[in-house]
Amino acid sequence: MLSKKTRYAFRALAYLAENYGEGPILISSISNEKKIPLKFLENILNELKKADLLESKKGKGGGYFLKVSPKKINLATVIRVINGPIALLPCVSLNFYEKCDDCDETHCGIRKMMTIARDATLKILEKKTLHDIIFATV
Amino acid sequence: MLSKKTRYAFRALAYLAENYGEGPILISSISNEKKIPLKFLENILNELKKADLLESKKGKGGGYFLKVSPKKINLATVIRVINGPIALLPCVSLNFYEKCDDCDETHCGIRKMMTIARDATLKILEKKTLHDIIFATV
DNA sequence: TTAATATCCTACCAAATTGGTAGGGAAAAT
DNA sequence: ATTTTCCCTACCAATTTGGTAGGATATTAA
Repeated sequence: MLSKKTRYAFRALAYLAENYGEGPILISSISNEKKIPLKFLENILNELKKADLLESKKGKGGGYFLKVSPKKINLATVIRVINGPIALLPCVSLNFYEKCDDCDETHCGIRKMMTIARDATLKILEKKTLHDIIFATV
Repeated sequence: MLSKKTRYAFRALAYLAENYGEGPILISSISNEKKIPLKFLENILNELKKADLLESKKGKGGGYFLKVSPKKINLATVIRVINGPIALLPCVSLNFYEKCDDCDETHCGIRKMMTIARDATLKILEKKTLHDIIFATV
């Protein structure tokens, strides 16, 4: 399951996506609008900035805004930045790979199944973007 | 990611699947063979039993064994018993549903995307079984 | 050049979860 | 009655999660 932090990140990003192209948005506005604890949100947005998804501006008129269009930010990227691996096992992760001890990977059936599951999940998460979240048809 | 406990469960179940139809297997055999801490394994197997995946026999000649054929135990079931929800959000889970506060589910785009992701993942995890783990082709 | 406005950074903290261990109880077989 | 084996309850340390506190730094405006 995604952490609460990741859910906050999605809500904040969705809000910024809705206001894409309208200049910087205050952390406090997002916090109020989306009911996310201010100081917690602060470091979430900062992490997203360091991951190059957001840009920020200090001082009056400052705030956060998407660095690229909502159509170019897919859900897998967001999850990886805030939540970590998408695969169900470390030995199957593309971005957070870790070898498992006591397991011959080339013959491990568990690994093979989890790889198939990962690919199925990724196919969706890498295709869907912030834009899809906003304009999800009813 | 799946917990270490869940990975132990899969390893143990795979072992029992390999020995399906050959009578009870000792916890201690599985523990030795698969390098799983004995006491920890004890309660994993017990949970699997309570979930109706295993049967047990006490006393000499006792042990654990699969209740049904390896082809009838799919990976989603195992994950749900030991690890919990498969969906990425509680409000999207079929078996562990929880309403999210501050969110109109019928219009929530995040929810819609996570539902699609869940279905893609489940399609694999509910189709693949212990049998597939054992006989995964190279 | 000073004050105001916002983000950024470091450090801390409580509660929950994870990954176990300890020790004995209960049932079955001999 | 004894041995074998699973079953049950309780505990525990380490890690992760979900925050909070307080000030440092950059930008703007007067």
